[in-house]
Amino acid sequence: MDEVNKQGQSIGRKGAESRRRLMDATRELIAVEPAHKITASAIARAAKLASQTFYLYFKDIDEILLALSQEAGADMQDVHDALGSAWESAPPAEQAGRFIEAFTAYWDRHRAILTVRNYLADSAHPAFLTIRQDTAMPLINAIADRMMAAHPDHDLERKSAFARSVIIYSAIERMAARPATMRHNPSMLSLADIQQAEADILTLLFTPTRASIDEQSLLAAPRKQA
DNA sequence: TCTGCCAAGAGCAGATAGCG
DNA sequence: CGCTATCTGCTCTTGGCAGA
Repeated sequence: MDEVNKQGQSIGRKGAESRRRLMDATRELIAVEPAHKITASAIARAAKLASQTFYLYFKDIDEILLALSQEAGADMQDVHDALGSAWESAPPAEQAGRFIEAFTAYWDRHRAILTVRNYLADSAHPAFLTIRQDTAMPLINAIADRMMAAHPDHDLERKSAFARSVIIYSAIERMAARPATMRHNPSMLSLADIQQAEADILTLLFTPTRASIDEQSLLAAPRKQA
């Protein structure tokens, strides 16, 4: 194995196991406690290791959170697949629904670390900003590509498609980040309602020419008072 | 011999108590 | 209320031991 620990020792089976235990313990801790309250000692304790062992594999808390963020970022194949399948293989509504489903499932799998990642990115932590951008950009571009492909015969500029994609992606991610909060208030929209709305909006953006013309006229129409 | 871990301990920061 | 002393817990380094 090429990887080495902080003492320069190459990491063998047991070392990899300890590193894994530390990461798993961190994931469990951030699911139940605010990230800023978590200490290296607490992580090591939870992993049933001495606190010094933590520093054998990670420089500090940020480094282990970053490792978990990277790991989560690498688990997006389903989401990419949902957007990457052939256009003709299914109607836009089905493709949009598949993407929303995959994206929500991805957040369900990694909610704790993704929430921490976004919090640190919003706090202008460069490494977390980079990793959030690296995972979001391919999806934002893929959504923009689909919009462009659906509007071949009128002038949706790449820049506009990209901007719309940024907005819809941000909204979808924000909603995916807070299903627990929504569950606390039964009078609010259900998770299914939100997901359906997301899929509907994406469908509108992904639907080719005729509907897109309707969309343009809809967007151009004067707004009625609520 | 190498890997992996931990005990010991220094240094530091935040919390708390005591005092004027 | 503000200052100081003390306590407590955390970070991090060094050195050494056990096991494969």
